[in-house]
Amino acid sequence: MTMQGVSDHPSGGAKTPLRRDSLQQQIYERLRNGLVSGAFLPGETVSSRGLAQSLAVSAMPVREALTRLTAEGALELTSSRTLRVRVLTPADFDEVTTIRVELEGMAAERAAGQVTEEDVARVRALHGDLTAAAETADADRYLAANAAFHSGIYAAARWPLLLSMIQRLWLTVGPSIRASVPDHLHMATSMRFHDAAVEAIGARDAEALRAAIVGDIETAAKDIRAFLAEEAGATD
Amino acid sequence: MTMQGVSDHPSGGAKTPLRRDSLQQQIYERLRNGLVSGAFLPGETVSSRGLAQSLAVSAMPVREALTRLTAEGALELTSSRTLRVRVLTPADFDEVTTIRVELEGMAAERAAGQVTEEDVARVRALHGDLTAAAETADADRYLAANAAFHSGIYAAARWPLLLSMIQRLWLTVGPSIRASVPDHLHMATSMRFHDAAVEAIGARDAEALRAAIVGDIETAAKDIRAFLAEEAGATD
DNA sequence: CCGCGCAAGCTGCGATCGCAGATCAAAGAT
DNA sequence: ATCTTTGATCTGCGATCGCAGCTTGCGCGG
Repeated sequence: MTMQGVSDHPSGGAKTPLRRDSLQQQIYERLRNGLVSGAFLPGETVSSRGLAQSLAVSAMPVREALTRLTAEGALELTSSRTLRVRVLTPADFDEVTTIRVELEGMAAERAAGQVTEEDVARVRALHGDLTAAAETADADRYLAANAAFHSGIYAAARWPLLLSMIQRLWLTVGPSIRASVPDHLHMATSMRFHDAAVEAIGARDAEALRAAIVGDIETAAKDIRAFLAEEAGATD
Repeated sequence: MTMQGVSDHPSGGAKTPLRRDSLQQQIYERLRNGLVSGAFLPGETVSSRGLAQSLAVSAMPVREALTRLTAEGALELTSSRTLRVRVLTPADFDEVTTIRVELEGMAAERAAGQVTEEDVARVRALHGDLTAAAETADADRYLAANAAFHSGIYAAARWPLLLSMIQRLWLTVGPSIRASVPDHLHMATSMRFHDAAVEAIGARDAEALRAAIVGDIETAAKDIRAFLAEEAGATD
């Protein structure tokens, strides 16, 4: 039951059940998508056999995908040999945020320096999706669109390693963002930075783009961090 | 035959064949150690069954370790379904180097701000090892000591995620460094930066430590990049 | 003696089975 | 009724087998 809504990769066709590269790769991408898009909450338990059954494959490729996610810090292995979505402490979250500012700032700056017209058009389209999602106030849809928007910008930097490292960080913070977003619904203030980012990338203004991205990250982080601290305060 | 010299984890006892956490974790760490310490060259082919046999385990845990390394960009899958150590293009190398400067600079700066006396002592000891290795001009030993020295500094920042991201980058560049180091033997000029780093960390001087680390990275990168460009020029 | 072709051997990947721990629930003892 | 204990059933992990591609080398035809 936990895997609902993790299905749609924006690219793929409609009904394709599962087939393209290796199974474990597809499963990994699905799960990553779900982690970023809010399909999982921190602390939620995940089992390889359970996932395998709901995906109608054997436990093997699921295991390898989960192993990767665990190694990347998105999942964690409890003392009772149970796998669950990692629960970030406020300190963990601060660390991720600091690195995100550095890496995503770098990607934004570099992207602004070499965007093509196509890149700009693509980012504008993603911005449209994001705006539409924000208006419906559908948290999951908003989170997915937000991730796509940011990745769309960073992709213009054409530094695949940097992009993959950024996406790893999103993997870690995704569930915590998901947990905190229904509270404050900071979408409105966040959209201000998104608008600025679109304008900056259109103008090829590296400094403005970096500022917009960093502002977006830090503004959202402030709310999320407060949520995590409060949650950690409660005995839970 | 390819696994010679990857054996000794500095911590473990002598004869311990393989036992502690999960097998795949141990194998992963061994391989990572080997990649950073110069046991592998770019383009070198690696097979899961072959490794499994030389480690006297089944192919399963080796596969998962290799999968992880592939996902992290240390290995790559050729069109003929063969796994080999990734070959970096000069552009790849530039990307890694830029990110390294940013991340390792950040780690150095933060480390200087909160080193304990024990940290300083530990780094000094590692510096001793490194100096000794440089004097013997044993490339592999030097590379291993160099990695330990840098990690020792970054560990003082006490940001595990940052450390793991840095180590992932080392994984990627390790073999290329190994391929180029016998040429120029830049150990001498590199040791200048290492000396400066030890002094800076002792003085808790964040700016000086960052400068030493960044200088070390960029100076070495200049030589390595030239080597890669030359190698790419040759038809190979 | 040279060149083509087929088969045996590699490769990674997926499925299935078995094992050791840990949890949880139901049954038995006080 | 409450506490204890035990077994059924989870968990992740390792081993083994089978499959589909690709590479390689031996043997056959020219």
